[in-house]
Amino acid sequence: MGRSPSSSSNESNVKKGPWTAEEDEKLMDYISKHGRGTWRTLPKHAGLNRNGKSCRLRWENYLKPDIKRGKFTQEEELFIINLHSVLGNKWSKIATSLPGRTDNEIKNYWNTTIRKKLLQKGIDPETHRPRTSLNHLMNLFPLLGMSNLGTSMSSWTNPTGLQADVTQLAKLQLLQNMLQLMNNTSLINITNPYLVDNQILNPPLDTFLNGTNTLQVRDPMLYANPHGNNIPNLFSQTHSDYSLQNIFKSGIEIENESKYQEVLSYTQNINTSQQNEVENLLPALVASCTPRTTSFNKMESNYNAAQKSTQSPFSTTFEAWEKFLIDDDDETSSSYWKEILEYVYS
DNA sequence: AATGTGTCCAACCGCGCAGAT
DNA sequence: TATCTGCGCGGTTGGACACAT
Repeated sequence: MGRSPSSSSNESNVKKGPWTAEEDEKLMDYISKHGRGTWRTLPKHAGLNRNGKSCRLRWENYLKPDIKRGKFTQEEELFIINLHSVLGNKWSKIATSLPGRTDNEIKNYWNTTIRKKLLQKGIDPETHRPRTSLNHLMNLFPLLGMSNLGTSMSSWTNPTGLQADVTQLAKLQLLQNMLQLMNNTSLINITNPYLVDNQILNPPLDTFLNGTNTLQVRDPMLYANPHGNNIPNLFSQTHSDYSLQNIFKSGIEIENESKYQEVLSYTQNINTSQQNEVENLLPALVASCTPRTTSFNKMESNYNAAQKSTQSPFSTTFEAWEKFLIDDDDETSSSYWKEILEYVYS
């Protein structure tokens, strides 16, 4: 059953490597006269000692008449970054939104240029989240390990110590929850790395990424809140279309309004489902890790209570965490949790 | 001038899917 | 239903070039 085997030439004898001008000429000439047909038979008919795949690639990526050559514009770069934040490495899908650009070209541009730019800005090109804060937090784990070592050892022989360890474990779990929550939140709210390029638009975030010591710098979650109020984004829900709208509201010159509308509606339409998809892919750090656990409700409540006072957002956030995490009865525990919190907010 | 290193990008490779048989 | 082809996709490679030492 199945199709009859192809009668094409022996593939092991076909030419590989760069195309010559003569080969290009033959391919273009054939397609202009006869159309594309099937790629498998095309090389034979066109008098080319290439396989169909190679012909297709050469045509699609180089010879096709509507291909736009030359440098990517700022506008195109923006489109790529935003679509990539939604679609990931779906280069062909991204390419369909950028007429004249091929998936291969976009992929190369991403890998050689955009990727590096994002990394330089401290943005993870895969997740579109700030790398700095996460890496910073990940450094906490050795600290936790060191701090727990003493109590862990004693707990094996001491029932009281065992209970203490359960508390430690709970706190560790909470810290892990915190990490994941911050991780998710940053995905939502600092999803547009291009903003970092615009000093006027977004100086505090840039400052944050450079590690300078200002209010906004020390509380990236607060800063990232798109509504500009003082409620920390630590507990906020998704703002799926925020980043894209913000770019265009920000005074960046847009040459092609219709193209903007096209991408805007495109990303808005697919953002929700893609967002869910992305979030589902994130591995849970712990089994029961949801943003609104009792622990976090308590934390949020503490924060909101503190928020009503006239204290600065940074100090209240810090203090709320401190109040929740630090056990007054245990000075050793208190000291390292204090240390951790100071580390998180430094 | 020679050599080393980094960057860019065209082209290749392997895989998976849809459709034909 | 199984098998095969055709095609498209994403990841990777390797050669050409630029720049540094």
